[in-house]
Amino acid sequence: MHGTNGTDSRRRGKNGEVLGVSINFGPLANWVGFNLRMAQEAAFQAFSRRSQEIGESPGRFATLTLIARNPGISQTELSQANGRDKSSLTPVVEDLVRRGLVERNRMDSDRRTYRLHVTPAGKKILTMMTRCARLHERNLDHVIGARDRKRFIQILKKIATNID
Amino acid sequence: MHGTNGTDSRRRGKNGEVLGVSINFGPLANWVGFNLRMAQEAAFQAFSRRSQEIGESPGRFATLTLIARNPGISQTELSQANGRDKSSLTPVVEDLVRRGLVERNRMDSDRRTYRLHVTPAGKKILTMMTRCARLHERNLDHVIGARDRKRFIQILKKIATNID
DNA sequence: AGCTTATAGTTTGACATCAAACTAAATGCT
DNA sequence: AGCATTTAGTTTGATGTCAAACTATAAGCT
Repeated sequence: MHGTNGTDSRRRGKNGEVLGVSINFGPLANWVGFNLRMAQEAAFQAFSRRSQEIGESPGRFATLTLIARNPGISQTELSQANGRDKSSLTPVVEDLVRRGLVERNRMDSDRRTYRLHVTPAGKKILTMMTRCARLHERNLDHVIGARDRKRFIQILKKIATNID
Repeated sequence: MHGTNGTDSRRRGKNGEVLGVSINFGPLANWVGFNLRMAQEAAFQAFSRRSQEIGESPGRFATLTLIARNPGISQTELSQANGRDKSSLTPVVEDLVRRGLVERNRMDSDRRTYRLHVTPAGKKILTMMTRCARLHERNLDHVIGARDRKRFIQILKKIATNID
């Protein structure tokens, strides 16, 4: 039979003959939205694997950094800085508190809001996470190239803040 | 207990409200991974809103385009081109078939694999979706700037293909 | 003070996604 | 031929996310 094996990504006709055509992306190839998603997905997967090595969820990282850098931040402020809905944060903060990495106190002047702080134990974990993230960043830098890095980040920031 | 003493680095009024909305992002500010996620999230949300206007899910768009551009593509090839796991595709293709936008036939030479085609009805929907996506792209282009666009996409592609 | 509106955080329900286990079909080996 | 391995697609279970409904507090008005 016409051998079809997994290392051959070429398209084949109805009788299995090689067409020699790879995937046609059409307009997707030149569109920012699609390529942004593909890049983010690939980078996230790579970081996910790295995080697993130190037994952490990739999502914890930005959260813990933001609390450490902004002691007393509220959950709503945190969710905005982190680009996630506040309701997504509830189980994350719960987990960080349960593990003793974050402390959570009601504010005296407004009993609705919490103020978050990273504990010493949390700082230790954060140091490990940061080291892990730096390796990931070095990897990304290598792919992007030093020359374009700064401009690339600027553009990402512009998209995040100016879209819509 | 931390309470309301000097563990909060941010300036607050006498009732505790934050005066300056000045989040300190620490190392996140200069890291590609974080900014990539924030940009992708913002762009996706914007496209999501736009898709809703024509009553479509944003995820359907790339899928339908890829089928249209690669008639007879299999679900596994499609999932790879689309950067998603093949199992994520099952309900999507099911939905497209149910709505008569995509046709799905077993391949003669390999009864395991399907060959996907966009129907005339699917092509009509795709035209609408493409128009919608073009508006979104124009918006993104405006934010990015014509000068950097090409290079920016090149970098995104490099990340998607070369990471890890 | 009393009523109305706004805000911080949680709960709930709906999705999208991945990874692993699974089924059915094809291929390879002997 | 017979059995092991690989492959295409589905199912299942876990996770992360959003949006809307909810609670409890707080702030604004009159």
